[in-house]
Amino acid sequence: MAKKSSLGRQKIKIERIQKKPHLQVTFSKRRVGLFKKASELCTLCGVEIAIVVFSPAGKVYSFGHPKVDSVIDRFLRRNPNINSTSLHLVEAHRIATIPDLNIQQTHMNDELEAEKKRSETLDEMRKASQSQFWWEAPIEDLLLHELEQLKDSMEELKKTVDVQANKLLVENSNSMPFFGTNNVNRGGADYYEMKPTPIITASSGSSHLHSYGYSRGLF
Amino acid sequence: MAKKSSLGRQKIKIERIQKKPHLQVTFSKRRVGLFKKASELCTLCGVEIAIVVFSPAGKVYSFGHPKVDSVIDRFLRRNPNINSTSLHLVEAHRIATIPDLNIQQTHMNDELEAEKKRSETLDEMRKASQSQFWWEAPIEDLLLHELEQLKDSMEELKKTVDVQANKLLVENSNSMPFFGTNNVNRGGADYYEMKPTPIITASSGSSHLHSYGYSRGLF
DNA sequence: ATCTATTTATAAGG
DNA sequence: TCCTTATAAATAGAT
Repeated sequence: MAKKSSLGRQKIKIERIQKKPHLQVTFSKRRVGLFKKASELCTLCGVEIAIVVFSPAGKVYSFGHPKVDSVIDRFLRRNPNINSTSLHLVEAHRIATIPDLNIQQTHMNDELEAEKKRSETLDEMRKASQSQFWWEAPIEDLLLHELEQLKDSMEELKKTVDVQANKLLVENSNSMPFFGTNNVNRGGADYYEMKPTPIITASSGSSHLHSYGYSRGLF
Repeated sequence: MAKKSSLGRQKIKIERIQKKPHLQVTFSKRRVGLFKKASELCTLCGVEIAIVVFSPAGKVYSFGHPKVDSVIDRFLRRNPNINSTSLHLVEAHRIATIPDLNIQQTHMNDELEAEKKRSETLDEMRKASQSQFWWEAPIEDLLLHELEQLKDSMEELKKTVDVQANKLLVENSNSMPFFGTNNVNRGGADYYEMKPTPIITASSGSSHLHSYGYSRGLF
């Protein structure tokens, strides 16, 4: 009886595991543990979560509730930041070629109001016919949400493109290397919190503009 | 001394917590725990992770190593599937309010050519100034790439929206009592309908106004 | 936010 | 990968 068949769990230092096989085992165990925690958090609190992990071997593991894609999508739309840069830049680029952007935006206010009203009316209907796939959900669900986001992000979008364009101009004229931007890394990881996107105070598009002072705007 | 100052941790069932304040507390604790686990997994195994959580209150919390955006981007590139569907739908919605999509598309061909040329010119410059962050990559890289993709996906986009819209129409015409009741509604037609809106039509260049027959299709 | 008593996760070793 | 064991770590409930 005195013989311990195992030392049991030992304390480890949180640092890169060097031995490959050991790393593999630890990765597996902890990945499962992580996903389980996420799952519990979903169930307990009814929240949406997406987790994406690239294994040392390059494999992708993901967890999502209700779906990885839907959560990521929601995240991207909410943060029209760099990630979707490629998409947004192009989008903005194309938008920039559209003559009446400002009118588009104005118009969007009306649409938003209309959508809101309509959404209320349609609210009951939603629960009735639950679609199996999120992307097949009644298009209304998306539109209201999207319109809000879209309007919010429009200004951001403009800025982004403008900044990028200015960079480009600078680069073109004297091949300056890029300088770092407002990105702070805390301990190598990237934590982030964000308040709910404020709903479009109708008139104040510029209240949250962190003046980049773009002299030659695209819009 | 015999008095226990606490019962200690109690076992709980993993099910939706009903009491709001309790839920809030649990969410906070477990979110921190989850992110810590993720952080450890990163350090121990040197993997890339992104976590996105939408709180019950609608706040967004995210964790990422090395960056949320970079991981998500990597994921998206790897899974170029439905992901941006909703984005596309909305985008399409907006696009649809633009009278001369076809012209836009034609125009895009020109843009594509222009970008290509420009890209070549700038090619050497790129290597000179390697940017530290992927998302700071020269805008040209993105634009050329994206423009090509965008052009390709444009047709697909049209189809998608068209299909969705038709679905919606069918649904609506069937048995939706509420649909007729909204006075803002145009006799059961969905708001998603993409007729040219007066404001746009009126203000956009008048040379190509109503010449594109939005017969039943959206474009 | 802090404190325990307890549950849960997991390191090491088959 | 799965199992076992002993222990480290997370956390429910209360303050």
